[in-house]
Amino acid sequence: MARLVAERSDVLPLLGELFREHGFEGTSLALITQRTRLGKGSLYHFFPGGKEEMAAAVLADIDGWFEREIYAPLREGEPAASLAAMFANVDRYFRSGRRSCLLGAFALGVTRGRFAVTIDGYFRRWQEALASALRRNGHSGEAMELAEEVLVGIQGALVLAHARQDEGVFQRELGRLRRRCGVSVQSV
Amino acid sequence: MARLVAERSDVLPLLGELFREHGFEGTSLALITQRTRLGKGSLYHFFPGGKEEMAAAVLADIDGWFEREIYAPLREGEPAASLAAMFANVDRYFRSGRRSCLLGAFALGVTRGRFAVTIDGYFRRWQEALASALRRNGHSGEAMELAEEVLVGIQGALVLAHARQDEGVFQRELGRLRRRCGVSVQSV
DNA sequence: AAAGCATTGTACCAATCGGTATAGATCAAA
DNA sequence: TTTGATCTATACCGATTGGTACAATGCTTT
Repeated sequence: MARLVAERSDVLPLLGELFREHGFEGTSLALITQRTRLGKGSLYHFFPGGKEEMAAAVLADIDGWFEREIYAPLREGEPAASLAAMFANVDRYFRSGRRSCLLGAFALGVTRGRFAVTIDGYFRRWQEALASALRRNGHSGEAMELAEEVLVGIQGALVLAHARQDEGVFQRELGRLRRRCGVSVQSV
Repeated sequence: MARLVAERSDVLPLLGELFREHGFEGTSLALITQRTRLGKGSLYHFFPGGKEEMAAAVLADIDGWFEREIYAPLREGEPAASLAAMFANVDRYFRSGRRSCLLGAFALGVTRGRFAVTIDGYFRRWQEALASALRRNGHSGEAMELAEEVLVGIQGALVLAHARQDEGVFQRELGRLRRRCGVSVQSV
């Protein structure tokens, strides 16, 4: 039979969008086979654990991307530059608020229980890495609190941007957060 | 047959919690009959439109509560007092972040489409009412922007509080928002 | 070219899905 | 006490659910 796409990593982004749009329980295998153009055979070949393994793989993929592109630079790179890069990457990743945060969406309902460790770690490591950069960028005392404020702002902006169907919400909030962190827009 | 609870309004809070926990697609009729102790007969008697009507009724109920307890006072009441009352009511309603915002959760996925008008109106009217109170409380120029910031902060705090399973996130964010709005904690 | 693993489509499964139909039970008003 | 509306429980419907089984095909290695 035809061997077409067939890289496990190729389908992860498609699965991610599905889970974002329909949630874990709402994403049916029928939906998945349609979108990925993969039969159940292929699907269960790549993900023997079924839907749960698919979602876990997607979350790990996302977590890995953030770790590589955002957290590590914040921890180890030049603070001002990595802070600016974070905001730019966040804006790009969430497509100015048109895309939602899968981990945030899962966190709100019972789905959180299945992936609690991943979800908690994603936000905890983000906050710690961000606080580390802020501390080295002139916010010694309130770094953890300011970092929390930034994560809250991003997640809230995603919710509100979707609710109002307005990218401006996300852009404005990113602007405010940048200012609060002392990140000039030019240095992006 | 036994006529037990049988007030349409009695089951709305139960339905609300179910939709919060499982999302619209994830909330099955089996789940609903268990939690409400109502058979399908009763359910379809109260809500001939099925699941969709149940969710719509829940959303309208929530929207009505916010309109009555929060938006109207913000628009028509004494600004400082109604602002303080808003934060207190929000804290109580969302149980310090342990409860999630159904409208925010629906907004993130495809479910938004079904209830777009309600979801958009809920946040729009909240922002406008809040801006009205802020304007009369010494934030004439940036009232709409500050109001947006408050809604973003609340929604984001709900997401993060669930993700980290930490009520402190919600409490701290409410504190920050109160300060930004010039609401003293004592005046609650 | 033969073998053997990797990949794929399809048929199938029991369970559950949202929804309908309907008969039995309860109650207020006449 | 009868009547009619309201409420409730249950059986049932076709469709879909997540998942399994397996045979057919591709590709790589020998």
